[in-house]
Amino acid sequence: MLSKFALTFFRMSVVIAIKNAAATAIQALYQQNFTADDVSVNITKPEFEGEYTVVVFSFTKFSRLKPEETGKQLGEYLLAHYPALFTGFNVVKGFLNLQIQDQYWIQYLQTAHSNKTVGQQPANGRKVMVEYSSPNTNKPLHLGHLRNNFLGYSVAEIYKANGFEVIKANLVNDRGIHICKSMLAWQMFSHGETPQSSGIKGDHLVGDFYVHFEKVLRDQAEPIISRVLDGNLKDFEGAEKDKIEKLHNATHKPEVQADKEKLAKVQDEIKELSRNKTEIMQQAKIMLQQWEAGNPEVRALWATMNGWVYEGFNKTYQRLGIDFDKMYYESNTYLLGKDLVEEGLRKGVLFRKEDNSVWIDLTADGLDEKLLLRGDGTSVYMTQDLGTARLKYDDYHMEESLYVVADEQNYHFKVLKLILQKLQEPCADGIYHLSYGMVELPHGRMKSREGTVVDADDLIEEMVKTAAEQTEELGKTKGFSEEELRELYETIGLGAMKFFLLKVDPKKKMVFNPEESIDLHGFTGPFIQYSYARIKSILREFSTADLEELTGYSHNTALLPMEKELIMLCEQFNAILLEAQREMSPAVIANYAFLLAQTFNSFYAKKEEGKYIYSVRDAENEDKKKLRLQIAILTANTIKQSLKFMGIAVPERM
RNA sequence: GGACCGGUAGCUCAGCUGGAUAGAGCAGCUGCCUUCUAAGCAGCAGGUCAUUGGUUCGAAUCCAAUCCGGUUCACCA
Repeated sequence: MLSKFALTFFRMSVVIAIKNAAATAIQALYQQNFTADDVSVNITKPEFEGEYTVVVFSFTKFSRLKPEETGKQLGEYLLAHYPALFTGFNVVKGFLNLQIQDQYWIQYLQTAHSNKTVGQQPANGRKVMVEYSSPNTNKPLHLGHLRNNFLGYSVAEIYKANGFEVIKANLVNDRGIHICKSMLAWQMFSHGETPQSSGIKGDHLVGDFYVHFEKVLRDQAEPIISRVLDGNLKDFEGAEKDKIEKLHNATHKPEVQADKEKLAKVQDEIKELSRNKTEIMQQAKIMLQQWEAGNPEVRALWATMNGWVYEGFNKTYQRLGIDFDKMYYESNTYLLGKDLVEEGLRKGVLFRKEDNSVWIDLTADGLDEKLLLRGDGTSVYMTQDLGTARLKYDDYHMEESLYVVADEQNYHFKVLKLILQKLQEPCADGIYHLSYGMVELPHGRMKSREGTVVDADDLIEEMVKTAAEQTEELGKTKGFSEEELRELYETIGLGAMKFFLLKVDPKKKMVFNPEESIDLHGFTGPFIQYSYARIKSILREFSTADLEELTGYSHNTALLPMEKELIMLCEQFNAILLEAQREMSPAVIANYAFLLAQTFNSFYAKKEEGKYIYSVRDAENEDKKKLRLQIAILTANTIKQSLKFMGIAVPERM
């Protein structure tokens, strides 16, 4: 039995127990003020004896002894004062390798194996909002949204696991010029087509009209652009004419022509101005004004088409297993923020220029001046976001507010937080931009104009199909009903996709090759799912009664290496979840789940002299059988929970 | 030009709050189904951790400079 002392440590995880013990030892041995955080503890390298290693180099300045001597003193102290925790030690150079009592691991196993929600911490009374997904309603979801959705969902689940109350929020960009483009194209070219009449999913139908708009726009812009390049500026007048003239002249300057990048930039600007001059673009702008003025016809069309899109999005969300607690719509929030600006002016944080526009000066913080209200009193993106930040806080009073948004908006969020801090908004300090890298194709970014955008629904369908093909190829469909197979393929296909997008550190950009389908072998979701299913298959060898009477065995023989290794790994789960939350990175869990599955697979297959030495069913005695059953159950539960926090389901058989 | 991010095996990535001989997966090569599920296991091969300098007992990890790639610096969202 463990001492009361050791039991206290037991609840904190063994690494923390070791750190505390080591810090206490340093204080006692060398009369130094030393905290547990100053102790560096690593997992012992496999070539040395022991489970955890304390690095002692930094203690030598207190001990005034060689690292080896210091390690020996510390080891002896720990062994003498914590006999319930340590059973032995050895010192190699400055590394103190500690051997942990088997009883410690067994104790963890006994308590944890029956816990179906292992990893889940009790409520901590703190609240966090995670805003993610945030789609535009003019196009269907694509690969980039998938990374965003999976990331947001997973981080929210990780916070929940650590005891937070979480509000998953979705701020839908449901208004603006881009939606008017789809609407206008529908009016002009659809002949009244609807999702019902065409059989096309609503978000895709609306997206098709957006593409149609862009095509017409391109056709109309082309002659204007060539006229400008020829020096004919008849399409422009007034200030615009001056501007385009300047740009046109610039294209002939030798220094611009020599700098390809600069030339491309000037030409892009000419194109953009020309596109604005097209008839169809003018119409779209008129429609936007009508929308803002509340024109009933425009509003009705807008509501109808957005309705189609939501229907489509909801199908996709449902299939992905993504959900939200709170929806925000930009059509309701885009006017917010003006009162914040008024208050800012009164406080003297903001200032007004001659043309009546309102700005904040951030040059002291190494940034620029930032516009918050145009001269005509209308607001910009930033103003809206300021207002929405306050709205969210008024709604929930959360301590933390995460925004899952791609890293191209790093500057925006830096400025957003800074302005809120200067305005002394209570929400300011809790704002965190969970910035993630773009998903790129082998040849660079996805570009809608080049038609290289990977559609989310297509990709899901393809992955599920791949899962079906592989399952059939392996001849693993026996004993499943049609319905069960469909469900299995969803689980595997989505598992592969989610794991693929979550296994990489969020802040790094990543590459997706649409030519190769996502792998189902190696460091993948299906590998881990398979490992889980195999454990379940082992457990099916036993009756429910067998599985329920596992405690109370006497354990006299020492734990074998891989038995111990698996329990140790499982014991690290809580620490992993904390790290994943601190880093806001599901990748931490992905790596852990893979390691755990891989370790169990080795355990399962380990053979000596033709015998499976870790066999559960054919264990050498009843006690070992019970022990290994507990290990199998604990491992399965830990794998299942790990994947759950990544939004990935596990199959009982595959 | 300023700011920020990245550069680790052929490819995709871990490791980065300094610790022992830098790890996985894929691709390549060799073995293992008389097994509780081979979507697996065991092994071989593969490295100037972009470069240079510094900090120290110790640097892929921290600092500086340089090179390469990306993002951003709109009265767009």
